[in-house]
Amino acid sequence: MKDIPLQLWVVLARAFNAVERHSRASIARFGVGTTEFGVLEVLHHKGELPVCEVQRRILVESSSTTYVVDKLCARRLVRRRRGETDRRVILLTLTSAGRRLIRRIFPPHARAMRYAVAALAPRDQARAVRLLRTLGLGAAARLESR
Amino acid sequence: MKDIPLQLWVVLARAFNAVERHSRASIARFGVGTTEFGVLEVLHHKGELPVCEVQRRILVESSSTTYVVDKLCARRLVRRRRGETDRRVILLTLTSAGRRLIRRIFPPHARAMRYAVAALAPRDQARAVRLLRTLGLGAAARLESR
DNA sequence: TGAAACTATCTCGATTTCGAGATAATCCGC
DNA sequence: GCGGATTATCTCGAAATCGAGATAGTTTCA
Repeated sequence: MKDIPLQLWVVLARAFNAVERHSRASIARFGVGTTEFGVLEVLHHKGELPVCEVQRRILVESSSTTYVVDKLCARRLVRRRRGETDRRVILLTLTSAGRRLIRRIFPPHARAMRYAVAALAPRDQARAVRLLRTLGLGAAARLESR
Repeated sequence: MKDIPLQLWVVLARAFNAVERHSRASIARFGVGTTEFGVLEVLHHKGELPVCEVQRRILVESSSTTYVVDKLCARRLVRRRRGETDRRVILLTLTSAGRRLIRRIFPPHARAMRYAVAALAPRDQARAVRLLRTLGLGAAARLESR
């Protein structure tokens, strides 16, 4: 096998899959799925955000975002609010229950991630971050121009 | 942001997502999804294989594997055959139509992957392969031991 | 040998995600 | 300030994936 791009795609998929399982396992016992966690996390770190902004960050389609936000609202973890300056947007915020939950989930999740990637020494983790950032941004840019 | 493991997880997910879109786009016009393509590809490269062996390589659960193989069999791209030495296993092979199809899909797919990862110079692609292989194997190993 | 543990595959129902398209609000160029 | 393009969100039905568990065959070893 000499085709590096194909090899890169394979190991990228495998690494993503394995690390994602660690992530899922660390949050599943709180009754929260990967995508729901993504919403809680971004709202926790950025504060109130429009749905579209959240969507961009959690890597699912808009219809799936609606679905996930519906569930979080039903569980009273997130609240919807109509935007005032731009009345197309719906702004999302954590409720206090949502804030409590994410604060409880986050520390073990960060530990799980540290453990998941510990096969790489810190220096190599930093290298991987740089390479993957370039790769991801480049691939994303090339998507649009096609 | 100083937490490298979390950063690594984010850029890994983003890179995977962006590259996967390239992959999907390159095979979707043949009416084949990512998982179906995985089955065709592995059978193309390895020849006849048991379902469980295919499953290990395409990163989905066994029930999903059954579902995907069902569809490929319905389209007469793959054939099931009962194993002889071990009668639990079902062996999968490409039909000649399946072989024809994968041979038609593969070259543009390889090109798409080359293009998708072209933001990294060949030398950095090779570095990324090494790092991701270590990361993936390490994370997978750490899954079991938990 | 025979029972218990393990492995391979499949079934079934539920969950998650997608894609196309509807609706409403905003932006832009003239 | 009008009309067409764009953007934000949501609805709906279909497709993909999962998880638990059923079934059948195999391995292990007391």
